[in-house]
Amino acid sequence: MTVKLSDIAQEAGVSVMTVSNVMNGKSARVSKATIERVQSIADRLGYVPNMPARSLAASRSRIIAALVPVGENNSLLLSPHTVAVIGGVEQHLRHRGYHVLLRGIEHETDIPDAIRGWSLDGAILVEFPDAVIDRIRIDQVPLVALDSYSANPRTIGVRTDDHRGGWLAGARLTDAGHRHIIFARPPYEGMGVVGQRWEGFRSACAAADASVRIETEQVHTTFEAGREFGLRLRRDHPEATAVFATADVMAVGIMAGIAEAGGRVPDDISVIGFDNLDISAYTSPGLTTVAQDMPAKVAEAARIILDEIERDEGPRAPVSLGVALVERGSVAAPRPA
Amino acid sequence: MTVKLSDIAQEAGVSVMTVSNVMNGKSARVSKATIERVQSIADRLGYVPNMPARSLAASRSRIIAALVPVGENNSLLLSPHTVAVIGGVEQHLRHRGYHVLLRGIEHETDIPDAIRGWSLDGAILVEFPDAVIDRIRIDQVPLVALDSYSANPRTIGVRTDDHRGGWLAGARLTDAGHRHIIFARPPYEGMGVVGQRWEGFRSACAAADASVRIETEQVHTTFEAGREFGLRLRRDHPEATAVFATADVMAVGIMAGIAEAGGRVPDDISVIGFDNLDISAYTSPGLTTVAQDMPAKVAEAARIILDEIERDEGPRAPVSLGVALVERGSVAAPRPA
DNA sequence: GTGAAAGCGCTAACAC
DNA sequence: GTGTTAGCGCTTTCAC
Repeated sequence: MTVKLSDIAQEAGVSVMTVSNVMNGKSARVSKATIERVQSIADRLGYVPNMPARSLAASRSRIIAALVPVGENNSLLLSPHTVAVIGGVEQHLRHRGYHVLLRGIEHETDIPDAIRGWSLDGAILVEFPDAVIDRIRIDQVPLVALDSYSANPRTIGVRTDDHRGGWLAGARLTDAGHRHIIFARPPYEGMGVVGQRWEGFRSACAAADASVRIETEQVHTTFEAGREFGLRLRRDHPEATAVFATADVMAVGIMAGIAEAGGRVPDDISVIGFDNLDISAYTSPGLTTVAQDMPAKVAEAARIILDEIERDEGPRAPVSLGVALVERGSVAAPRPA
Repeated sequence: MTVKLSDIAQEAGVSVMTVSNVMNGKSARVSKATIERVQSIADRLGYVPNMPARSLAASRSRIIAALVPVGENNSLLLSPHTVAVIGGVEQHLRHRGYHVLLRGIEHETDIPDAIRGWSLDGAILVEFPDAVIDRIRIDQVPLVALDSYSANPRTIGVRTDDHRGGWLAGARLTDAGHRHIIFARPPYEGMGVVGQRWEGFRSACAAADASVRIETEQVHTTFEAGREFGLRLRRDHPEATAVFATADVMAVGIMAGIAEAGGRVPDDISVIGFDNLDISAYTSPGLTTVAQDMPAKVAEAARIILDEIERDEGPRAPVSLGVALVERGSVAAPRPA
């Protein structure tokens, strides 16, 4: 059978409680000599704590869930961006002794059950629409909502400074001289992220020149949807000279569509994206884009949730992380009229 | 407090065991009337099973781990391909009532502890080198090794038919007339996957024409490494007319490097990849590549592990899934000599 | 600094 | 068909 605390206790001639205290690093309660003796026996026997038993007794599991919405095809909506976040968070949590339960959410009503059933210590809600976050009613368990602008006090938002990102894009294009720009954004978006980018973008354009004309197009956040838009761009918006797309996948698709229709980027049309995904370096020209500070985002999410769990700190303010413009060549001066 | 079995039992006027049987669908042991009564009370009270308690008592957790090697930077090695696998597996397992624990593995010695600690019902080992899989010594717990050719009888390999995939690539290039081809593969590869692709590729070339010349280049599986190779391709291999890269990311990088160095794909050099990632459709020309049947791979991995858990079937044979060539325009006849 | 008692919520095994 | 008994391996609480 597997080694348990009582096996070690017997061999060391101490009580189970003492062994438990040693294993949990409660060194204040045990003498140094005992600690070493117990530790060495545990190592020799190859003791591995039984997590379910620990969770049951302590009603905390050292598990943090990564909850991700599932799409229409019922599989996880894992964008490259989401993946980087989850992978990074797992690393931070693992080093602090926590585990990550990856769970797709079909109906938002599954969220509370998922959390209660496992006595989760916390959860990271990845890219849910703000409206869903708004409706969450769970106390006691720290909840970090990534990329959310929900005002729900039970959740802590961690996101990029999308407003400033939008502003950078707008400033870059207007500085280059563009006065007729397409804002390409996903349809049916209940997420504050896009709204923030829009506000920032619009202010930058307005600040540059009151006469800047912006047209909004609804384009899904996929390469294919972007490509289709790129194909009809010149026909539908003959006077536009630049596009700001709210996501790199879409922007890369738009560039492909433009090229396929015989246009040139950036000579005929400038394109600017958002996210700074790997793929934005794969195109030619490379995609000029607004970079999110992913490592910081991940570290913040992990730090906040661990602080809440271990220090039981009070409600925290949401966090917005820095952005930066990355030049790669898809933006130039507008073509002569 | 939270609702537990005894609350329901009391309200329904039955024993805890009866409620437990109802909640676990052991309908053979309970009368229909009781089932309905208990069920409705449970629903009304909002009962959620306590998983740690269940795991402790039953010594099975309904958790399956997805174990992933961590890289030098200590974060999860999540290639787009890996991500698709994990996301798909999660979906299958969730629908069968299981949960996925995502865990990065720094040292291979962590694998047994991870499994024992949580009373895991099974584990999926994602893209570990064959040598690591070979050394695993865990009984009782079903282990699926993705993309492994290890002969370890304690694990079940699920992978693509890499040999045939390599063969398809070789046949496509030689059929087009190429007689001097570069095989670009990752260095220090302890994985059978690459070896299989190589064998298949070589046989196809040999079958086509004994005079086909193959040169092997070691290139990391990244866009950047591919690009660097593409840049020096013409200088280092002036007579080569085609490249077979063992991964799409690398192939896309190679295409970018070739273009940057002033070459044209496919007019000067043909390129063929492996994986059929999304990005292989983003380039122009698109990347001709060997497609893996991802949905089948995922479904097989999930099916095998669940079968082993629930039906406790004996040792199973490894599974290889189909491949298909996807034409996108990066292969043409060799340039005139 | 150490230990004894009690119990976390559930299920396996068997009795009725 | 339903109930009883026992215990999974650990932590909490409180006594010494």
